[in-house]
Amino acid sequence: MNIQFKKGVLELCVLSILNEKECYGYELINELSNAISISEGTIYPLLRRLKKGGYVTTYLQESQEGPPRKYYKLTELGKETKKELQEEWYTFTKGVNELLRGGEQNE
Amino acid sequence: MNIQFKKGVLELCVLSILNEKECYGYELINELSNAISISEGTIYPLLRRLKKGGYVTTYLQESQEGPPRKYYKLTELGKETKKELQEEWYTFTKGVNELLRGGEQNE
DNA sequence: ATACAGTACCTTGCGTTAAAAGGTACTGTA
DNA sequence: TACAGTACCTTTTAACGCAAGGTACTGTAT
Repeated sequence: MNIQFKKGVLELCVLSILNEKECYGYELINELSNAISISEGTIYPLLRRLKKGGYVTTYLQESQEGPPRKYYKLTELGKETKKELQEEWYTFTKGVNELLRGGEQNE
Repeated sequence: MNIQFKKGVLELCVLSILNEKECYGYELINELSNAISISEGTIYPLLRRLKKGGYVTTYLQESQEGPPRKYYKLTELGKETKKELQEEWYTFTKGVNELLRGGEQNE
């Protein structure tokens, strides 16, 4: 898959998943890799960025299956940003699709 | 506009425009900036990359309105790549859109 | 003559971001 | 005791878009 397509969209995808349910990092990676090929080395820095920016808060929870899990939860800012990014995404893809199809019918 | 969304897609947009007609750089910038905000410092390096990669060929043509124009023309490789990228783009956006809408209806 | 706006090209340096590679530490099974 | 799985994290590399800057020609206004 074209790496460059993912840039910036991943953040929106993560925000969108977290908007549905609170997840821990490892879980997010599994969720995402169903739709988009993704690696750990991408998600953890991304989650750090989101936390640093105040888009998510975190809390630890013990697990029987390994080390404690760090759950991520959207803040209000995170929810607003998700909406905005989603709108931008739709607008952007619409623009691109029009451009791509532009030459197919009319000149 | 979110810069990150553009990454990689710009290349597809340029290939798509060139697939319709041969353009010079300055003309491309004007074409693109109708659909996507774009700057000169982005297009010229991109065009260099495309030429270096064998996706386009160039030829100079004099102009009465200023310096000679460098026209860009897709090669066969460029045309094939355009098709492939376009397919990838549709597949990718479909995946993302499903993910984005995933939580809205079913769990 | 001189200054400026427009056309048209180009480069350098910066910041962001995805990925590969590597590391830590716990649990359970062979 | 060794390994697979879970779960976290960091460092380094590469790619890309952009702002800022530079060159050079044409035409128009001062």
